[in-house]
Amino acid sequence: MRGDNKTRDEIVKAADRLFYRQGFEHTSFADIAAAVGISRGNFYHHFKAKDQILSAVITARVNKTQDMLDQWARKEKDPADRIRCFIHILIRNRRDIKRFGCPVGGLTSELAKLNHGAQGEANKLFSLFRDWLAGQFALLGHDEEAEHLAMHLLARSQGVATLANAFHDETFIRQEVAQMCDWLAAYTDKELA
Amino acid sequence: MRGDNKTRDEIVKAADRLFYRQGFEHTSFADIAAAVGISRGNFYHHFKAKDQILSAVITARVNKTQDMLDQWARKEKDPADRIRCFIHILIRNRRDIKRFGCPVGGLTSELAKLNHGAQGEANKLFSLFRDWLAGQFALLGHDEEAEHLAMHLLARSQGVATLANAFHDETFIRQEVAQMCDWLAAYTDKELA
DNA sequence: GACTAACTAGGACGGTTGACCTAGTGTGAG
DNA sequence: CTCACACTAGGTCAACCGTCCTAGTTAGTC
Repeated sequence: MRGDNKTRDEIVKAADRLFYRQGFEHTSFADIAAAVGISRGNFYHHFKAKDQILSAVITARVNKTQDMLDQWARKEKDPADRIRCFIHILIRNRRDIKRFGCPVGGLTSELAKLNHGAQGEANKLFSLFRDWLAGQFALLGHDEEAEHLAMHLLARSQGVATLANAFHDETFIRQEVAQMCDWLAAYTDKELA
Repeated sequence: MRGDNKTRDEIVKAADRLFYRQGFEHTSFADIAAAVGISRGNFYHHFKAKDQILSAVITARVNKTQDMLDQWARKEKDPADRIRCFIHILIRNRRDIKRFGCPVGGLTSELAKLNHGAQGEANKLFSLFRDWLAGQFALLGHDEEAEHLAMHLLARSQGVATLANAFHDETFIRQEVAQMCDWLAAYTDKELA
C-alpha cells in the first residue's frame, strides 16, 4: 500500500492513549509496539525519534480539540451554552479523569518537569481552550475580563480533574460542575437584565 | 559518628528538591548523589531501595506540612485568617510554582500514572490540607458543607498552580488569590451579619 | 514478469538505570 | 589499645531504554 498511513495512525493512536495513562517518559517503544501489534524496530520508518511521536500525538490532540470546539460553536448558538459544553467535558470524561487525570494538564506538567522541547506545542492545547473560551465570554459582553474569565474557568476545571484523580472521586466532579454552571449563570444573567 | 542521620537527612532533602523539580522517576541516584556530594553506592546503607527514599521524602513533607498548619492555628485565632494563610501559600511560593508547579499535585499525578504503591502516602498531603481546611470552615459555622468547601478551595489552588506553571504567569496567581479571598469573605460575612 | 520503493521484523549497539557487593575508613565503647 | 560497627567509595551487574542497521516481504508500475 503506497502512501498508506494506517500503521502510522495506529502508532499515534496507541501512543496517545498510553501517554495519557502512563505518562510520556514512562511509556516505552516496547509498550507502544505491543499495543499496536508491530515490531519495535519498525518505528523508525515512520518516526525518526520518540520526540516525533510526541509531536504527532500533540498535533492529533490539537486537531481533535479544534474540531470539538468548532462543533460546539456550530451546534450551540448561545455562547453560554457553548461554555457549558466545555464545563461538561468533566462529566463526559469523568471515568478517565478519575483514573488518569486531565490529559492536557498531565502532559503539560510532565513536559515542564522534563524541560522538554515540546512544552510550547503542548501548551497550544491550553491556549486553544483559553482563546476559545475568552471568545465566548466576549460574545457575552465581557470583553475586558474575557481572558481572565477563561483562565479562571480553565483553572477550576484543571483543579477539579487533579483532585478527582487524587481522591478517586467522581461525585466531587459533579458537585463542582454544578457550581461552575452557577458561577456562569451569574455572568449570563447580566445579559438578561 | 554513631547514629548520626546527617547524611540521611541530606539525601532526603536533596531528593525532595529534585523530585519536585524534575519528578520522581526522572531523578536518578546519580542526580541525588551529585547534589549531596556523596557516592552512588552509599545510598543502600541508608535506604534499601529508591521507593524508600520516596517514602522518606513524603514523610518529611507530611511532617513539614503538619507543622505549618499547627503554626497557622497558633498564630491566627480567626479561622478565616487561617484559611487566608493557606491561600497565600500561592503568593509566597509563586516563583517555584511558576517554574515547577504544585509539589503536592505534581507528585500525586506522577505516582498515579506510574501506578506506584506510594500513592496512598502521597495523598496524605492532600488529606492533611483538606481536613485542616474543613476544620476551619466548621469553626466558621459551616459544618455541613465544610468538607466540600475545603475540597473546592483545594481544587482552585491546584488549578491555579497548574496554569501558572503552564503559562509561566505569576500575575495570574495574584489575580486568582484575590478572587479566592473575595470568595472566602462571602462565607465569613455571614458570621458578621 | 522484472524493477522499484514502501514497509516490516528482529537483532545489535551504546548508554543509563536501580540494585548489589566488597574493600576500606573512622569513631566510640570496653 | 583494640575491637566492633556505623559509614563511605567505587566497581559490577542485569535489565531496560532509545536508536540504528540489515535482511526480508509486499505491493504497485512499466
